[in-house]
Amino acid sequence: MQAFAYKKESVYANYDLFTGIEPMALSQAIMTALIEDDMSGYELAQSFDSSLGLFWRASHQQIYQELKKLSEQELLNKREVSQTGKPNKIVYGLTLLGREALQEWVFKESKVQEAKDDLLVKLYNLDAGNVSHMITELEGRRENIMQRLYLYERIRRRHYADPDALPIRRQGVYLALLGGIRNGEQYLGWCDEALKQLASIDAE
Amino acid sequence: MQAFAYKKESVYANYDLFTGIEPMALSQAIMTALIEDDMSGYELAQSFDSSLGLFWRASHQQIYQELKKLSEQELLNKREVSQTGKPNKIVYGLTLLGREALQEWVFKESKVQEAKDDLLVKLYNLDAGNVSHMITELEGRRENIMQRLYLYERIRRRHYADPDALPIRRQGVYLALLGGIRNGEQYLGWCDEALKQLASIDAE
DNA sequence: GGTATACGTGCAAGTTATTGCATATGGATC
DNA sequence: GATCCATATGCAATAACTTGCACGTATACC
Repeated sequence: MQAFAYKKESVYANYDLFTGIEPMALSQAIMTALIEDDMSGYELAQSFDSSLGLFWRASHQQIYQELKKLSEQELLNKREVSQTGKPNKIVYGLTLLGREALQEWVFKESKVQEAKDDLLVKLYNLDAGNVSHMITELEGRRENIMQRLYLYERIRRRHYADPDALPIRRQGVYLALLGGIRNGEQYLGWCDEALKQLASIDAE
Repeated sequence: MQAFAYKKESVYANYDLFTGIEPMALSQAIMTALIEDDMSGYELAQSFDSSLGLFWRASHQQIYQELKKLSEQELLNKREVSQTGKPNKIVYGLTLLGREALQEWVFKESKVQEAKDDLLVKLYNLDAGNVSHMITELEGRRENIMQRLYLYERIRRRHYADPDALPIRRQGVYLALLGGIRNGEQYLGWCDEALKQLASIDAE
């Protein structure tokens, strides 16, 4: 008779921020966004639409939940800020513990979650009846990537005109931006190649 | 007194494969993989490591569950195949309904789930103490992408030496492959740029 | 007055994906 | 004989993420 069943612990329940395995980097992305400035959840969600968020998308619900978790873990502190004409906000900042955890994290093994693009799967289904639709979709992609590249270039000219002169950390940020630019340029080139190929099929 | 509470239906519960909103394309990726050959879950998981899976990763658990769901929806049929020296396998194939659903799906709006790369977040945390670690990580990335490019090129030479001569559908597959190749080439170039920049920082 | 938008936080319920494990056959290696 | 690997399927638990909504303040526009 087994009165006390063995209670199986979650693999994640007691993972250690300093020695354990990190499940996913949203928490680190948020902490990283807070390195220079304290921010509220709302502000973070917006900055995720322009800065780090160019490489790491997160909805505001995800951000609010993560902020709550991180402040419970003492990696962030929070304070309420009264505002006039707007609702009050809760501003979060990195604690010393948080900064240490972030620096430690950098040395851990990286994870890559590769992009998933419906369009590539669709291309496996190419036939005479949907060529023109594929062309339309590709043109849409082309337009989107163009706009993104404009944005990147604006940021680059404004803040990273002379990357070698920047402090080290900003040089790292520049390299990430450069990755986005190069990736966009490549995608644009591929769109054009693909459009050319599809046009020749469509003409037949 | 409310004897019969209003039972709220899931938004997804009764979505229609032909008119509704598709949640995610794993099911379509699997169906696509089955266009030419019937396969078992195990074989699919393996083919996902070489063909479509180059652009759409899925674990075997995901695949088995999705196969079950799709065969319940009559989009796939299944049959057990006896084997000697190995366990029996369950082979799945596209039904007519499945083929139709797949063709319809191509005309729906595409979704892109952009890549999430820890390394880019890490670069935001670049400092004198971790430059050499970043270099090590980047060199690892470089090595991986090289190997992937070799694989892509092998496939290209073997099956897509003369893309214009291929049947239409294979031309689509070729374009997806080309996307992978271009993306790899770009990533490789970025790695080299970044490594150069980091080396100059490290030397200071 | 009504509606829309920006600001601001958050719950509830669902879907999607990962991790760890269970089970089983047969061949190869130590 | 024991251990490992490839084949083959699958459950259970949890984590990660999405969707829809609720609540509330203030400004602007029709």
